[in-house]
Amino acid sequence: MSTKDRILEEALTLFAENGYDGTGVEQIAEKVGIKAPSLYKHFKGKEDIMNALIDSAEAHYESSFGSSEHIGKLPESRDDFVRTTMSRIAFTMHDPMIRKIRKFLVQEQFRNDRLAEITTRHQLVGIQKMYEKIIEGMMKSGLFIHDDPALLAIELVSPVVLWVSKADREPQYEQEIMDSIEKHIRHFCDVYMKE
Amino acid sequence: MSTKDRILEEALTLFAENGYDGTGVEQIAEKVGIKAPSLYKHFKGKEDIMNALIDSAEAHYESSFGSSEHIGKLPESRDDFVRTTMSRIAFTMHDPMIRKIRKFLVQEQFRNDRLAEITTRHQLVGIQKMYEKIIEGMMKSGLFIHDDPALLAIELVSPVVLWVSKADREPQYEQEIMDSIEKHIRHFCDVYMKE
DNA sequence: TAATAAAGCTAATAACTTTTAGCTTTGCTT
DNA sequence: AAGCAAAGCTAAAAGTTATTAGCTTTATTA
Repeated sequence: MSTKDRILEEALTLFAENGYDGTGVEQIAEKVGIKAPSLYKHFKGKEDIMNALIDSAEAHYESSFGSSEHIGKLPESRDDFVRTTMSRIAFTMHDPMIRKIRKFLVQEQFRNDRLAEITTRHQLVGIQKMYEKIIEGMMKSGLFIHDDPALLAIELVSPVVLWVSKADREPQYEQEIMDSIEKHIRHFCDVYMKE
Repeated sequence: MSTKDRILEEALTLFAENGYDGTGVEQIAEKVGIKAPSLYKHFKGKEDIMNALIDSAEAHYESSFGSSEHIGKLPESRDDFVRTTMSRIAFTMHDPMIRKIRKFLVQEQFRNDRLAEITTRHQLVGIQKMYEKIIEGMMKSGLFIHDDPALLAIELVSPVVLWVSKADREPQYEQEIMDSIEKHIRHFCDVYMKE
């Protein structure tokens, strides 16, 4: 990996852990294995590192949730729906890159308008849009009762987002959190699935 | 108001806006109308200001959501439930003190275990516990269908928490957000209320 | 009113941070 | 192998920040 990419990688790790203002360029350089002034051969300054970081986070997000290809084929039963949803959540929760981006965004969301907008998009729009499509498809195939798919996606995703953010700050409760999430999803199926 | 309290007040405002690391003791002092070294007549240091701030935020929270007295009498109809819930949300969303505490916590939640625990309590436990009781009471009086009150409280409160946090970072969408929240609550009633 | 404690101020320290200047090494191209 | 650009280094400037020391003002109390 190029030094430029290594800088972004280590900067993200540190920003996620200690925030932008809590991280020094010297710390970033040290983790990369160079001296602080060498950073300036790759970036104009600290702010520039963060902006490049946001760009790369956007790209990573786009490739994870952007296109509808990532839906795969629609679940064909209640158990299938619970299983695929849980595994998607487990992945989102554990994937180191996604986790760091989440922790970074939540801390820096008030820094400027761009970060505010991205935070909303990641937290509220992204996975919800995806589940809107899944639920809509499953309504058509008769598994879900007929209702507004956008609203149902919100009901499904919101508690999950809050629990995942709890797991980010208190990882010791991860197991209980996963149990709560599964309970919620099964309850969601009880309410909105046919039979 | 005492200088000590004014320091806490202005510190909270600044921490909510720019984060702990993004705020200088000089800025706090300036807002209070004194010079930075005078702060040290009231607090041991910057960290000490934050700890006192957390204590006072805890007290404020406890007085707002701690006891069950704040529930008042149970809603007696669907419209009553929607109205009282919406007004509680509007208050939580707009009250300057609560808003600042929320913004402060969300930014500093990873700083230490205490802040992590408090953030969870404020975000997940607080209002949910309150609605658990309300919903339980309304189940007994026959307005809600019989189900697990804790689970229903989560379904009700989670989307609201996410929308309020969106309003914190993008206040320009406040009206749309309130509309979405009301839509969600009415949908919640459609699903879980009798008739 | 005199004595004393609380709360303010100025000046300065000490540590830290970001960034620049200028030099050296590394590695690629011709 | 010579030339050259990219990427590293050291040294240091320039700025900021939290905190301390010591003095002065304000307010309280006896």
